[in-house]
Amino acid sequence: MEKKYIYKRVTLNDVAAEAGVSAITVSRTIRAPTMVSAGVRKKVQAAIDLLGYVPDQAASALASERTNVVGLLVPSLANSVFSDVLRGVYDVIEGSGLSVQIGNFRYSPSKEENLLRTFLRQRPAGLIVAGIDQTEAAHALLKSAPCPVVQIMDVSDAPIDLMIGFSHYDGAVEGTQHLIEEGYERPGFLGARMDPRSQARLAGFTAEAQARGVYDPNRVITTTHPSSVGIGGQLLSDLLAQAPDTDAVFCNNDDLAAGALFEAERRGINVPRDLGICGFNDLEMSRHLNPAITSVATPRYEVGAGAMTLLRDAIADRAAIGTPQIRLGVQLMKRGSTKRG
Amino acid sequence: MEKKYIYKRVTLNDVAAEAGVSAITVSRTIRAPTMVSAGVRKKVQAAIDLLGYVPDQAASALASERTNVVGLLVPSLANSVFSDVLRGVYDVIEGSGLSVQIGNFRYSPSKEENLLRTFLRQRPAGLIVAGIDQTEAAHALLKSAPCPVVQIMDVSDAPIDLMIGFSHYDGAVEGTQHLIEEGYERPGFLGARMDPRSQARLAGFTAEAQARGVYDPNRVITTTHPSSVGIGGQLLSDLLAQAPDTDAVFCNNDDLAAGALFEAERRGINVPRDLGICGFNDLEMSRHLNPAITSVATPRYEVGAGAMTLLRDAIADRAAIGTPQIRLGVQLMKRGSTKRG
DNA sequence: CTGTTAGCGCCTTCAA
DNA sequence: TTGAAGGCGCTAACAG
Repeated sequence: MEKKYIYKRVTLNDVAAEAGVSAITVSRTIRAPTMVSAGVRKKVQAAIDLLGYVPDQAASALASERTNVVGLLVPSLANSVFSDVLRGVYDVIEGSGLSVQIGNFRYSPSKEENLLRTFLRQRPAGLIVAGIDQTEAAHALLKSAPCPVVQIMDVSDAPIDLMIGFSHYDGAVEGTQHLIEEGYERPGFLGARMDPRSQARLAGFTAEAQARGVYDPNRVITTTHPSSVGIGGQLLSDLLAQAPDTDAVFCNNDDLAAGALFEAERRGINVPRDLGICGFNDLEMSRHLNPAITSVATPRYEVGAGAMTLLRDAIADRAAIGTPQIRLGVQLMKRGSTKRG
Repeated sequence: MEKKYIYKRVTLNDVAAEAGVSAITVSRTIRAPTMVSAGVRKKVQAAIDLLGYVPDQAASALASERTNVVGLLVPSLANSVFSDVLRGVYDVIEGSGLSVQIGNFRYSPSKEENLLRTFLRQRPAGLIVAGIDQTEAAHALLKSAPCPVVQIMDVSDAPIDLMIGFSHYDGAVEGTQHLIEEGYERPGFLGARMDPRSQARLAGFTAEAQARGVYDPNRVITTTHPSSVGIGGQLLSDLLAQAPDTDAVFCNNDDLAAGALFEAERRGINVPRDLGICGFNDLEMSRHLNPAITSVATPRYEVGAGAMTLLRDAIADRAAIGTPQIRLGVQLMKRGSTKRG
């Protein structure tokens, strides 16, 4: 690395000298323009443009005890759900002057706690955390955090602060209901990873199947492995080995659903005639499969964008009017034909 | 937000007092342990653990003119390629004390330049940038950046600094060659987005098809829309409308390939007998489709992990031994049966 | 509305 | 190997 270029750093004082005012006035012009008279503001702005001044975030953070960094705590970077959320976050953050720092806690509650502690030491402007199932310690840390906190991807009656998500339980109920109403009588459940939100989906499936009198624990197949198309095929195989007369599956997500569909194809099982499949998330792929599969559409992008919007407003002290807990809906995308249709 | 908890910030001085040494000694214990005697080191470490000291990054950055932030510039957050790279980056960064700041320049060279300028002002510890096709200005900025720079996802003879990627051109040549060797005689190309790396794949396809005497510009269908499964189907439709006797397609990526496969199914076209399909990237899904499709596997995770490793070592001044330009291979994953097989 | 003063927590430089 | 002094660039708290 023989690259060595000295950036002639332009500071507040340089701008102040150029504009003929004091440094603090320049600072205010940037942070709170309304506190500065229009004439001065114009002069300062001209000096800023002329010199190409860019504020030093480190100095600002040190002096003000606050950063412009939003911490984003996610359990995994491997799944497509997260990338949609991230996209929403970044779309909203654009031009806000905020930046994101991602922490991947790998589904480990203790790692989540540690990341949280580290983040909090850096005086984040805000925090976005996935889920509502933090440890007691993490919950306490978040509760007393000196910045707004948004819980995402789920809903609960006891939010820490802000919240935006949807009900995994309700989504699973809807999907299961759909299968039953389409005429399937022996629905099963395929689940991988089985994190708390997957558990909620299983609970929704179970409740609905029981309510309809079609629940059979032998038709519930789960694994703690991460989800994948391949695993979906395997789980279906396991299910059919264990309960061959199963005529429908509610899948924890669309990767599993696609895998189940491909496996059914391979086995010559007619979908949807002999096997109904309902997925979860409604990935783009799902509506192009043959047959396209029904799926519960989840507002992943909206969760990311909404979380960042809540945070941006809270940071700007324009706390959202009304309840800052947003429950987004899920939408059943019906695609499979009716059973034996 | 009535949450107001004052963190009793633990500083270097607190640790110093606890350990009975001066603040600077604590600082050195953390940054350069070898400069401190073993006995003192142990005492200081004990004090750090006892008080739960976490260094203040802002103060550190201000005083030292350097941060522990690595800037990561990507053209998009929407595609799955990026999430694999990100996963690699985060796996390696763990425990290094570095953190990542993502900049999404949305395939806009001017936005890339601006992000670069903003990043550089914040004294990044390093920079990872996607591609080799920066504007002249961006190239100059990177060339003179006061930190290591890694270009990723592509290879070239004129790296700015460090580099890790693979040849999109060669990958496309391999895929095209495969189709031809399997007996297909009228191969086409489907491409979306058509960013520089997509263009390189098209160039590879074109060169190989021409070399084999089977190139026909009417069989090249591209769009600047983002890639998706749906677009893959559309592109195949367009191709077949324009050149109905096309008997194979090399697809710019696996999303398009899956879409093409589904569209072929819908039209009753037998794959692979009447239409050969080769994708690019080898997403997990591709080996579970029916029929599974051949794809050019790209080391996306390895690029992310490798880039972060190069950077980590360069930052620690243990510059990699030998060439810091790494060309990773791609691997053709043959899955379709032979034509008319 | 504008300026002065002081200091955020750490690291660089120099001295011991 | 350890310490003392000073300042990085900015902003909080006052004053005018």
